[in-house]
Amino acid sequence: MRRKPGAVLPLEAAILAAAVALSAAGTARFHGFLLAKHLRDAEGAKLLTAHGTLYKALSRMEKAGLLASQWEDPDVAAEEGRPRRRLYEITASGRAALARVAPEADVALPGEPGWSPS
Amino acid sequence: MRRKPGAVLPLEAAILAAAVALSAAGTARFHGFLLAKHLRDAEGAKLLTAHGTLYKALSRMEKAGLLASQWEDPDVAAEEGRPRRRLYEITASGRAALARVAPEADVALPGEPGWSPS
DNA sequence: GCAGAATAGGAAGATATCTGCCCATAATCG
DNA sequence: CGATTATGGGCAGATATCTTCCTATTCTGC
Repeated sequence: MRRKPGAVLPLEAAILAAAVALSAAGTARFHGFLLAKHLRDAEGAKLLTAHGTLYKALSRMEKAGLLASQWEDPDVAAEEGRPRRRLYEITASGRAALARVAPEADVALPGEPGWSPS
Repeated sequence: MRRKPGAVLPLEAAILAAAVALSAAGTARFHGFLLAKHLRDAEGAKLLTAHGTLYKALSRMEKAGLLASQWEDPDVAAEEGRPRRRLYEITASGRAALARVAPEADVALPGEPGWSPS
């Protein structure tokens, strides 16, 4: 679907909300799979089915500046015997976008109490 | 199925034969996935369906000394953007076992012309 | 208001390896 | 020779990410 510049889609809002929730729970950086599980059983469910959809949304959101990512150290992944992860982090711009579309979400914005530099 | 000590099963023989073929073609070290493809469309087909079966056979054969393996450098895998591989190599004992069960296979044994230290 | 363009979402599969579960089969023991 | 026991092979799924193809929706321009 064609998209109005600056618009945040439901899936993207859910991702941002999950990112904020994880961040508040002490997990500032998350990977796609973790997010998928989080969205699957925590959030309203129903959103997000195929993994491809999520990964596409993530890279789209990174391109838009809502998220920032970096690859996990391959040696760490090797030691733990699993594929390596791409670690995402919500940006200030991402928090702002969430606050804009979901004011009820508990988003701490830059300058507000509870905010800390990412 | 319970197994007579020293026996080589059809799947194992096929793996050894494929290993020898790959080795002769210049690929001394191979990984499970490559082997799976090789067995799927080259060898008689029909053998080997599920991947789990193959990986179990490989580790079993390594334990038996027919194969030797080592993990690929995680950084190489990371650079190529794929999961890392476990690289297998046929041992002299593996070549001998193949020659024992399939004399028609073109196995170069230690000491025979065509043999080179692995 | 409708047609056309652009893009999001879903399905499926590639890339690799490994684990658990179940059943069928083969070897051994009595 | 029959019962027991070990184990191999298939199925399914976990772990992660990404790509391609197709369909559905939405935005924009006329």
